[in-house]
Amino acid sequence: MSPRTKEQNDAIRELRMNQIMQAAAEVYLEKGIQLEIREVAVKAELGYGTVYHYYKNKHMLLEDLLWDALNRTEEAVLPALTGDGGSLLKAEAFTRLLLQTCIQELPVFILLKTVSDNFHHFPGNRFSKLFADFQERILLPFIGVIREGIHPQSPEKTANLIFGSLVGCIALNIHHNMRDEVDAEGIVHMIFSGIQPKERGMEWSS
Amino acid sequence: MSPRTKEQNDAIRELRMNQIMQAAAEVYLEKGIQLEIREVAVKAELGYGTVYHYYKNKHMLLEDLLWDALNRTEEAVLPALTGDGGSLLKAEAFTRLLLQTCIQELPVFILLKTVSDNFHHFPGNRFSKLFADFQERILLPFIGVIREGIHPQSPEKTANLIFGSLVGCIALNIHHNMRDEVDAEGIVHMIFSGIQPKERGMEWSS
Amino acid sequence: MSPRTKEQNDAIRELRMNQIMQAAAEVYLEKGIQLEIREVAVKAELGYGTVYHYYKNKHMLLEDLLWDALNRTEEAVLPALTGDGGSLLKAEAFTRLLLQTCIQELPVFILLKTVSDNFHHFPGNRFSKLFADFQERILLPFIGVIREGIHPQSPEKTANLIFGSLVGCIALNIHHNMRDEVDAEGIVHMIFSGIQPKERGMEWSS
Amino acid sequence: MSPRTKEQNDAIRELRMNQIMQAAAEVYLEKGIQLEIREVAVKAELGYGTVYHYYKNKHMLLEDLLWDALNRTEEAVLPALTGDGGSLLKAEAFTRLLLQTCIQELPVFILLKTVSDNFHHFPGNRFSKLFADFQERILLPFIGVIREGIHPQSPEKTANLIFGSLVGCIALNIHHNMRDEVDAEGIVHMIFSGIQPKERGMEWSS
DNA sequence: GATGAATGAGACTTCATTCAT
DNA sequence: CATGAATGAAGTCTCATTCAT
Repeated sequence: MSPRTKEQNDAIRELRMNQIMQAAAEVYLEKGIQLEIREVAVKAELGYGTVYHYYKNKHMLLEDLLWDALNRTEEAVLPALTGDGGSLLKAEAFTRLLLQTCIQELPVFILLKTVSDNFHHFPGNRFSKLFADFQERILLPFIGVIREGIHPQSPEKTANLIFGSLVGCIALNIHHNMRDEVDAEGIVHMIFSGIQPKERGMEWSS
Repeated sequence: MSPRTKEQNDAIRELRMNQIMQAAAEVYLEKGIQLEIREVAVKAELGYGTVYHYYKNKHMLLEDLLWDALNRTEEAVLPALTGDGGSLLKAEAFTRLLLQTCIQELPVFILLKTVSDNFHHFPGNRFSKLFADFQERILLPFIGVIREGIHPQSPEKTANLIFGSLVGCIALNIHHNMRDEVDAEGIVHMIFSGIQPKERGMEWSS
Repeated sequence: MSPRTKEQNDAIRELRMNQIMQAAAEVYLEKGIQLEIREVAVKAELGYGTVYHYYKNKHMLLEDLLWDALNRTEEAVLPALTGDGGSLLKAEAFTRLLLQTCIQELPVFILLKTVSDNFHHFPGNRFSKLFADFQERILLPFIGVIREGIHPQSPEKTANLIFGSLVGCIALNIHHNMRDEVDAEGIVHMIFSGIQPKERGMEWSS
Repeated sequence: MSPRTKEQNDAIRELRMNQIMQAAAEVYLEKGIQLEIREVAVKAELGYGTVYHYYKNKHMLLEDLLWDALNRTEEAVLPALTGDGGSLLKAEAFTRLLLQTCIQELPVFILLKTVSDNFHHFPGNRFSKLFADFQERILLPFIGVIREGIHPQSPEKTANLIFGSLVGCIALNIHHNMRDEVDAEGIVHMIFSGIQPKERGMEWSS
């Protein structure tokens, strides 16, 4: 019936789904959970029936978006965990990579924010599996690094502090449309070194 | 002439509006912008028609909630600005007060989070006035303190870092239902002193 | 209990009910059946609970308004029916009186318009009695006059034509806020004499 | 690419919108401004979601109905304006066409009545443009005809009289469910020739 | 008698989703 | 595969009405 080969169809499928997820991420950034499938379709330059052709419903789409983001996140921070160097350096590298990935890939930012907010505007708890996976694949390794060399007693608390700060700072920047000028290094520096007075006459020494 | 005096009616109005705002804050925390007036009414133990008796619509209610929170926020941080002591101490005190107020008063937390998210799920821009006021009454004074004694060159950036971290950390805690055990002091300490390794051999001394 | 005598109370009652009906007529003119009791109360300068103190519900109020108007209408046109003179003159006088009363008393206009529109926006048929009375007390006498000396075969049709024209013209004028300058005589003249060319130089010859 | 062509979709849209407007006109006749979208949907034999698929809200639907009616009205009376013959004949022809169109096409009647009532139950003044257009396209040409050969001094007043009478008579007839037996010729005759006694002895000759 | 707080039935409207083409 | 017409469940909001004071 179809003049296309299976491979061609799969390629189209792949293409369309990415198109839609990308669009969904952009719309989600603006509207949050209130995003409408119609808007996603418009932004993806597709008919809105088409979105339903690929995703059974809104939540499937968001779920796919987040799982995909989880994979990308894991990939992105891997280097920080496998490299050698002191725990503090590893933790810093991890934080830096997380930040940079957030800025470059909207879905990753959305994932982090959503986890941080404990999925509070998602109905039901269809995301507990996702959260568990996030804990296992992203947070626990990070906690491990912290336990190892920074805060053996309560690494979870420290991880939460870092994670919360990071997400808070990046959200502030992204939502105020300052995405292109986020000072990732400044954020990392603040998190790890704190707020230190820079006196006027000392500028050159910084 | 009047069966209830004007004063009595005003007292009732005041009472009901607070009742409703308190309920709205609780529901908002759970559902975000998707809160339903019906739920607010139930939580406030009022008929839902009553909510509409006081608020023309959902957005008016949220607007009032946020303006009210702004007033409370201003009041709460005032001591930090007027007291004497070095800028660093002032900034710390300011941050600490902001945090504590967030934890104690839900509406204040909601305000801070909403400002941080740049009102991204509110339709239209009916909140630009609120944002402007927030900047003028809360953020600018804080920026002033930072400029004075911490970071004369780019106090705004530093203020954003602190504000973002603070909101991020508190959100993480509150959304994960750890509201009662938020370690405000730990957050302040991290923000101002950074992440410092506590070595194993020191555990006993902590 | 009450320091007022029964007479005083009755006087207040009478006063209030007129106040309310007058207000209702004005609001009805603007909003039609969509009038709100609250608006009536505001226009009558009374609390809206007070309106319900006198009228069990919206429809009772309108019903009272229309019955009252029917009485006034009957009274107003009586002279035209009882006087002597030819049928044509009587019919003209009747029409003129109807018109003049409409202009002076809003409720009468509302009654005529409502009858003309067959109560089409009133729910149910609680007004069939009113309509029957209107027919009997206003329309039939008028039809009688017409049958007598103008149109013995189908006086109803002629009465309808006159009545329709009259209500249509007056409605046009009143709804376009030209109430104070309605040319009653012009309308009567048109109805009875028709449209006749008045050429520029020929005016005297008409 | 498209499963239905754009042309097919446009045809469906056109069809549905007419279906809905027709239904709306019928319901409006019964209920006036209080018409419910649900009733319109039922009468159009469509789901009520479908009505909203085509019209953002009730007022948009009515607005479209009236604009459409304005176009039809203009078309209908055109012959009276362009034909030759004396002004009086033209005016009569115009009036007759207006009447006939009213009877045949409900939306036209609704337009005329609504204009006559100055849109008094429509909220806001979203209809001022429509009214202006009505004046320009329907009323002014008619006034022109009257000025030309009937009433050079105050053609507006005469036009108003005719228009008011016409709308009043037709409304009386239509609202009393006598739509099928409206004596258009009788109305035109009355408007232009007035009320003239037909004496008993003359019956056979009429 | 006078009032406005309180209420919920019922209308309005949105938007996720289905389905025919 | 691709699309937009069609739909109704579920929310929003209005406003007539009741009732305590």
